[in-house]
Amino acid sequence: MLTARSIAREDKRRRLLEAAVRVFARAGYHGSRVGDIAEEAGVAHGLLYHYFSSKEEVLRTIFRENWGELLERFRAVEGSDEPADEKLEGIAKILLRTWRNDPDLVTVMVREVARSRHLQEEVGAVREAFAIVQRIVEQGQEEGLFRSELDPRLASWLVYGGLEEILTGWVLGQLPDEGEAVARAEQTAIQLALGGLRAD
Amino acid sequence: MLTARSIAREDKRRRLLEAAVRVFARAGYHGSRVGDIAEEAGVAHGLLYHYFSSKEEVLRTIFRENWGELLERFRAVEGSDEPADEKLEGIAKILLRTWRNDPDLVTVMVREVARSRHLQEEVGAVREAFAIVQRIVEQGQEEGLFRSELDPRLASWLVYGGLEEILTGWVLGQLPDEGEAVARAEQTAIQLALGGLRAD
Amino acid sequence: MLTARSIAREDKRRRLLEAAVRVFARAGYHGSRVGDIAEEAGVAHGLLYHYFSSKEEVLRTIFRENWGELLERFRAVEGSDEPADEKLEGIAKILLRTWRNDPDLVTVMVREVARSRHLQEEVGAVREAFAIVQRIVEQGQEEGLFRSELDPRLASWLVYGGLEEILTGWVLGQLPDEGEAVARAEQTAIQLALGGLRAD
Amino acid sequence: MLTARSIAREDKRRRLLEAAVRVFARAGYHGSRVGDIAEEAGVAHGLLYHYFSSKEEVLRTIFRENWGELLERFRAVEGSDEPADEKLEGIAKILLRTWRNDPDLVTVMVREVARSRHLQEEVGAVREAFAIVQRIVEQGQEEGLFRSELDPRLASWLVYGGLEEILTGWVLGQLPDEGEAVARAEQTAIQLALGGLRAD
DNA sequence: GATGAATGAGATTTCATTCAT
DNA sequence: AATGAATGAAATCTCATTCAT
Repeated sequence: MLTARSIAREDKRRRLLEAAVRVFARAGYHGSRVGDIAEEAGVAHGLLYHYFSSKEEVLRTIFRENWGELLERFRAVEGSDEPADEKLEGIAKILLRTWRNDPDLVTVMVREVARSRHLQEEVGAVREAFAIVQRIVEQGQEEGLFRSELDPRLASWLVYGGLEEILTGWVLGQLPDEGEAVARAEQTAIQLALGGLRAD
Repeated sequence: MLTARSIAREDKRRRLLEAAVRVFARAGYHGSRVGDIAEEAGVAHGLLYHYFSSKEEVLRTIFRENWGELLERFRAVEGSDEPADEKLEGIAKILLRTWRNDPDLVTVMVREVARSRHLQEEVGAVREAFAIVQRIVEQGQEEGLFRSELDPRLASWLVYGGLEEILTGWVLGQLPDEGEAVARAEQTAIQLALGGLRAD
Repeated sequence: MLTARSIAREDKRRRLLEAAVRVFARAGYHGSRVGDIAEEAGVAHGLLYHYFSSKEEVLRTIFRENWGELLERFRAVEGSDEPADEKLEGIAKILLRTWRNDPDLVTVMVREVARSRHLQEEVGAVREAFAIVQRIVEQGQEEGLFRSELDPRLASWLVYGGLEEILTGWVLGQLPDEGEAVARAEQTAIQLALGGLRAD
Repeated sequence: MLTARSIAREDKRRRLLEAAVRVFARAGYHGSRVGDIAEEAGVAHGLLYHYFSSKEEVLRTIFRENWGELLERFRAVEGSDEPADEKLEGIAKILLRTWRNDPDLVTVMVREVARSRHLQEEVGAVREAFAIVQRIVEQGQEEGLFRSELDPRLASWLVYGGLEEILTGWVLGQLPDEGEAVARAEQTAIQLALGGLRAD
C-alpha cells in the first residue's frame, strides 16, 4: 500500500541513491565519505544506514538497479524480430546514449563498477549482457549475415569493449561528446563492428 | 656508475615494485597496505619511503615504467615499414601477449590504472598509445587499405577498447586464457578489427 | 482505577520489562539494543520511551521491582519468631530458589546489576538485604546460638557472597542445577554457614 | 635479546596495561574510551593497536597476566606440605591482600571481569582457582580435618564467593578497608570458613 | 640504508533518543 | 498510544606517513 509514509520512505532512499551517484562520479567511491552522500542528499548520515547496510551496499544497489534496467532494454532488443545487424545497432545505441542521459551514472559504472572488486558477486549480471551480444552474433552467423569463422564469444567481448571504451573516453573527457559527436561515435562504432562481423 | 651499493639500491627498489605489482594484483590498490608490499618484498615498511614518496607514487611508478616499455614497442611497430594492417596486427599481438608475460602486471594496469583517478596526470602517456593506433589507421586510409569514411580517432578507441576488454576478460577469469585460447583471441581481434576497417 | 485502558497500558509496560529481562539475560545490557527489547516485546521501539525514560531506566526498574519483592520476603523471614539459624536457612532458600523460578532474572541480577555502575544509586536497597542478614546474625549471637566474636557485618557479607556465588555458578553454567543439585546446594550452603557461625 | 628497543617496547606495553587498569577502574570498561587509556599512558591512541588487537584484548590481557600470577601463588600454597586448614588460610590471605596491593586491579577484576561476558573464554583459568580450593577441601576431608559430608565443589564456591564478596565490599566502598579492618576481615573469613568446614 | 615504534587524521558504523504522523 | 523514520554524537579501529635509533 502506498501510504504517505511509504512514499516518503521511497523518496529518501531514491534521493540517497541519486546523491551517491553524483558524489561517486565527482570524487570516486574511495574518495567519497558516507557523510558526503548524506549531505548531498540533505539528510543525516545515519539515515543512509536505515536504507543500506554499508557504503558498499549503496554502490551495489546503484549497479543492480541501473544495470537491471539496461539489461531489460538489451533483452527487448534481443527479443525483437529484427535481423542481427539491426539488433547490434540497437545495442550500441542503447549503450552509448546512456551517456547523454546520465553522465554521472555512466561515470560511476565505468570507473567504479565495471572492473571493480566491490561487485565481483554481480559479475553474473554483467555476463548476461555479454551473453546477449553473443547470441545476437550467433544469430547473425546463422542468418548468414556474419562471418561464421569468428568465435562469437570473443567477438561479443571485442564489440562490447569498443563501446565501453567510447564511454570511457567521454567519462575521462578525452573524446568530444556534444550531440553531433555522439551521433558520429554511434555511426563509427556500428560501421566498424558490423564491417568486422559481416560476411562478404 | 654501477657501484655495488647502487646495484643493491636498485635491487631493493625493484623488489618493492615487483612486490607491489603482486600485492596490488591480489588485493587491489585500496585493499593493499604499504606494510603488505614491504612484507611481500621482505623489507621493513619504512624503507618503502626511501624509494617512493607515497603509496600512490608506487602505483604511478609501476605504470610509468611499464607503460613506457609498452609504448616503446608500439613505436617500433609504428616506425616499421609494414603496411597498416600488419602494424595493427603487431599492436594487437604486443598488447594481448603481455597477459601471458605478466598477468599480475596486466591485472594492475587494467583494474587499478586504466580508469583510475590516481593517474590522471599520466593520461598523456596513455593518449600516446591511442595516437599511435590512430596514426596507423590514418596511414591505412591513405594507403587505401582502410575505409576513409571512418573517423580514425574513434576507430582507434574502438579497436583499443576491444583489445583491453579481452585482457579484462582474462583478468576477471571470465575468458579462457591457455595458449590456444590466447592465439584464438589474437586472431579474432585482428580479423574483427581489420574486417571492420578494411576498404572493400 | 483499573480501566481497560490502564490495564492495557500496564500490560505493555510489563511485556517490555519481561522482554528486557530475557534480552539482557541473553546478550547483556551493553550487548542489547533498545530495538531488541521492543522486538522481543512485539512493539515498536519508540514505544519503550513512553514507559521508560531510557534504556538504563529499564534496567533500574527491573532491579527495583524485583529486588523489592525479594526484600519483602527477606523481611518476612526476619520478622518471624524463629531462631536465627532457621531464619538464615530461610534466607538461603529464598535466594537460591529464585534461580529455578526465573533464571533470566537471576542472570540479569548477577551479571548486570550486582556490581554494576548503572545502579549505584540503588545501592541502599542492596545494603538493606545485607543489613537483614546482619541483624539475623546479631540475633543469633544474642541468643547464644552464634559465636559472638565474629563481626556480624563481615559475616553477613561472607554468607551472602557464598550464596551469590552459587547463583553465579548456575548463571555461568558451571555448577549443576537440576532439582537434586539445587537441594544439595541449599543444604551445603546452610551447613557451611551455620557450621561457621555456630557457637560450640 | 634485550636491546634498548625491546626494553622500550615492553615498557610502553606495560604502561598501556597499567593505564588501562586505572582507567577501567575509574570509569568501567564500557565507560572508558581507547583514547582515555592512551592519554593516561601518555601515548597516541593508535599505539594501543600496535600492542593489542582491540580494547577487549586489553582487558583480556589484564586478566590473563594478573590472574596467572595469582594462580601461581595459589598453586604454591596447594603444593606446600601444610595441613588443609592452613592452606585455606593461605588462599584467603593471598586473595584478600590483593586489595591493598592494587585496588584498581581488584576493582577491574571484580567489576569488569569476574562475571563479564568479555572473558567467557578465560573461564577455564578461573575454574582452575576453584579447583585448587576444592582439592584443598578434599585434602582436609581425607585428613579428617573437614567434615566429609560436605560436597567439596560446592564448598569451594561458597568459600571463594565469600572472599570475593569482601573484595566487592571494598571495591564498592561499602566495607571499611584500613589495615586494621583488612586484618579483621581476614580473621573473620578464615574463622567462618574453617568453622563451617571443620569436623567436630 | 634499514627498522619498526609511534603518530593522529579520518572514516565507517552503531544506536539511544526524538518526534512527526 | 503507537510507529518507525530521522538524527547525530560517539567510538573503535585503520593505516599512510614520519622519524629516532
